[in-house]
Amino acid sequence: MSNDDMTPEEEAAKMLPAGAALGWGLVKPPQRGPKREMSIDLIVSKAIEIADQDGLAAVSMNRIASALGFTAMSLYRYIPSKDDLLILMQDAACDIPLPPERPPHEWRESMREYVLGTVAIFRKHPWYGDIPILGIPITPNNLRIVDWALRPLRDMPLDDFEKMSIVLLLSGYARNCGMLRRDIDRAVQAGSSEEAFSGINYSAALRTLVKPEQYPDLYPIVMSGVYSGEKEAENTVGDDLEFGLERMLDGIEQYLNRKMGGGTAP
Amino acid sequence: MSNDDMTPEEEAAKMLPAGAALGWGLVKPPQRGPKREMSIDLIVSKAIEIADQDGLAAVSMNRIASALGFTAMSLYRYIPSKDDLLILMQDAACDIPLPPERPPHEWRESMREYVLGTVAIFRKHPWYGDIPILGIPITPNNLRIVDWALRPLRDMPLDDFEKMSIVLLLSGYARNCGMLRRDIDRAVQAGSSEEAFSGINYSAALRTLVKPEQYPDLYPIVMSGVYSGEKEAENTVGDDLEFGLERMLDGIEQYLNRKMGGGTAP
DNA sequence: ATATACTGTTTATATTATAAACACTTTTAG
DNA sequence: CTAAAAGTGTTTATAATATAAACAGTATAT
Repeated sequence: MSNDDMTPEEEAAKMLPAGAALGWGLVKPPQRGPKREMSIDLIVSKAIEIADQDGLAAVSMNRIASALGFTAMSLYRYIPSKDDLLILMQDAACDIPLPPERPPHEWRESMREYVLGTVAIFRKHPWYGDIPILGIPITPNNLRIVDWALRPLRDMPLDDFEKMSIVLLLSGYARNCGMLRRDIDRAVQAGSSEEAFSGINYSAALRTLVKPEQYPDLYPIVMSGVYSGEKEAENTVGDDLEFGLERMLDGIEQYLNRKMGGGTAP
Repeated sequence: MSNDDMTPEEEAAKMLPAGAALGWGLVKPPQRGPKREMSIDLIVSKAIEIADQDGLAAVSMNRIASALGFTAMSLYRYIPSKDDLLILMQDAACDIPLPPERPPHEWRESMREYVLGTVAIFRKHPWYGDIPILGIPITPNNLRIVDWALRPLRDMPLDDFEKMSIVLLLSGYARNCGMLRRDIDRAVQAGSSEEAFSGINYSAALRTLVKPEQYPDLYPIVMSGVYSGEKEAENTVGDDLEFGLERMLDGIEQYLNRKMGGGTAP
């Protein structure tokens, strides 16, 4: 029972949530006993398959096990709890190929690529945003994404706090856009033959409920049909994602300019 | 059974989710039958009380009803489903006093006020961000918040699409910050005598797992203790919220300047 | 050779949200 | 004034859920 004969990794594993430790491959497979008929990867990929098809709510231990030809309880020989399974699913969804690095002066394009790439995860796995975030990323693939976001900042004159703040800004934006995009995809898929976006169903209702006295600034936007997404065709701004992203990049650029010794701007 | 003898509001109610219709007060109280011993407001405020204390997971129909001295099923005489109750809770949390309007030239301060105000909702009701967003806001108090966000844009030379894009940017940022702040508050409260932030518990583990070969850009930040929030004291950036917010406001300002007829910048 | 550690299964439990039927109460239509 | 109608809160019941505990069988280490 001595704690001394542990590798640093094994010690690290004890400090992490079980799901994260599994993700890092820090849980050694058992030596004795019957051969295992499943594997963690198999379970996780089946769970993802179910979630991709029927949503995260459809992912129950029973459903996964049945799909694999086993009983629900057998899964607990591999994964300590469902929460840990969710962590593993999340990390697996982050296992994507990263694009090749760009030269430093293309940092804006690099950041666009990062945001778009993150949004793509939400589109590929609509359930991704349904898994609650419990804290900072600590699983291997998730951290690779963070590393990706940091790449274009490498040679910029920023300290670690500034870099993390920018990553936080971009990743948060990517997450918001990802969930928005997912909502739209869902609505399109659900009522493909009827309405285009969740808001449109409510468009008529909002027009009667939103009064100019109580909602002076919202009122005209509801009336124009822009609020509910009804009038998306004539959108002057292009993709919703695009507009905000360019504003943020402009803001970052301005910060860099100021920091690099007061550019031409006052 | 004619549909013609309905007020426009009653017709609107039929197009909204039940929770939203209740929020708008579009469900008329019954005329016959015994006097009601509860009310929607009573149920919602008790649910919020429970959620504030023990988190959203603790809010069960049973718990609410018991706290009020009734049985779980009695709640269904007031609210059609738990999902509707969640919508009502969300809207109730948005029922906050708005600050007085500022003159147009103080638009940056107005937007700061809006973001800070939204974050305050997450701090006051840590469960607020746990309620999933199903689409655009359609409940009365929630829409008042949207109206608030639109205020400083009123007299700007922007069309409705541009305005909504900016609101989306700011509200998304506020939500991200709100959830971050909530995470920190939770961690502080949970391990107040031990660690300060969720990340710190994992700090040591990450130091052994994050290798420079696989995470070249993340590695130094993990090692410096900035990634896990360990070294928050010397933060050069101030509040995490602040930094990103100022970048976004700068980006918006630049857009306005460009739009207003090409300022001094190229 | 045998103890040990592990396998997948069966059985059981505590929580959920909520449907259905019940006896009772108030209002409304005749 | 009297039924019918509509609504009250309750009891009972149901289907899902995650997961704990005990089981018989199997592979490995000593």
